[in-house]
Amino acid sequence: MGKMIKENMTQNDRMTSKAHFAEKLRLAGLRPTRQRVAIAALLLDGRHRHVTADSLTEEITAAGLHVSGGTVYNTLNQFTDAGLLRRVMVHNDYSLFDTNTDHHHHFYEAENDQLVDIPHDDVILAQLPAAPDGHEIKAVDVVIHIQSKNS
Amino acid sequence: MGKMIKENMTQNDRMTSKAHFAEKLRLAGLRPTRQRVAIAALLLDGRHRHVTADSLTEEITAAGLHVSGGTVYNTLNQFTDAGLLRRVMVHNDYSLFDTNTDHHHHFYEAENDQLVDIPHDDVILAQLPAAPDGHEIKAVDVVIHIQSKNS
DNA sequence: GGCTAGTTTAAAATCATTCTAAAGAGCCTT
DNA sequence: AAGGCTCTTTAGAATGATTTTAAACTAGCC
Repeated sequence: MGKMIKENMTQNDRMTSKAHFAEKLRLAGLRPTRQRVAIAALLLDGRHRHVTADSLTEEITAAGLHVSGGTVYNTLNQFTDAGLLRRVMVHNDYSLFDTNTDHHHHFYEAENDQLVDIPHDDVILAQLPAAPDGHEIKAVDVVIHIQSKNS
Repeated sequence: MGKMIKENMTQNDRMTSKAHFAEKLRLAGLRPTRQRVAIAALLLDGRHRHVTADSLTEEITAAGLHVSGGTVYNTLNQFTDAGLLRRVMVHNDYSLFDTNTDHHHHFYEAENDQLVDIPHDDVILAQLPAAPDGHEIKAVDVVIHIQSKNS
């Protein structure tokens, strides 16, 4: 019965099974420890959002769990290196991670430290420069800085 | 004679007079103190480059001067707020400033923490999304992450 | 069941940046 | 040129995010 439900899940469903996340971690080359599976269950369920080490720690606590600060940072970095998360650079105050690893861009409002996704096709780069000799392009990040009109 | 030379300077010449930088600072709304003029002479002479608080401190020392650490940071921030410098976001390790405030973009090679300017017209944004309600676009930053081909 | 390498932990360490309170310096007025 | 008022600079302390440490654990394998 539980098995039945699992087999009926589509890609759009929210994944909740521990085994599912453990497998995802294994595929990413990460040993599925208790804390990594717990964090994966929170961050890699398909919902697109932006988190910080701090906000993630709050979520973990809210879920009735505990993961040490060092591990939260390590996990965020490992997930990012493994391509499960994406780091977004908009300021130097603390690191921001995006659970959406698809190619997309961002609006950033410094005033309220607000980050908003820009739908995939809303930015069109008609021409890109060639990468310097011996180099290749790995990623193109576009950040559109915005401010409220009455500023 | 010194006056003659100064009057003959064109916009493309490297400006070196204290008075010139003092005036530039006044126009930017900054009181031209000894340390601000010294830093302006180093950073705002028309040469395009990228500096950090650390590299600037080295330059100041190399010039036989001394400016306290706090003032280096304050000055970098004030120049940026005044539009005399531009902050470039590529990582969270420390702040990078660009002496080129014209609209342009960057290549960034994380491997060697190398930042390279992209000429003005080499990036063409054919389509931009509208800013969210009540907001306007202040700046568009494009960072092209690159890596050496044999990685 | 027990090994072993990879992980987690709490706490200490690091490091860029900001803050503090006191001393100093532009600059306007006389 | 002196007085004075405010803005700056200073050295050093404080902050805060992130990394490191060394010891205690645990996932996966024989």
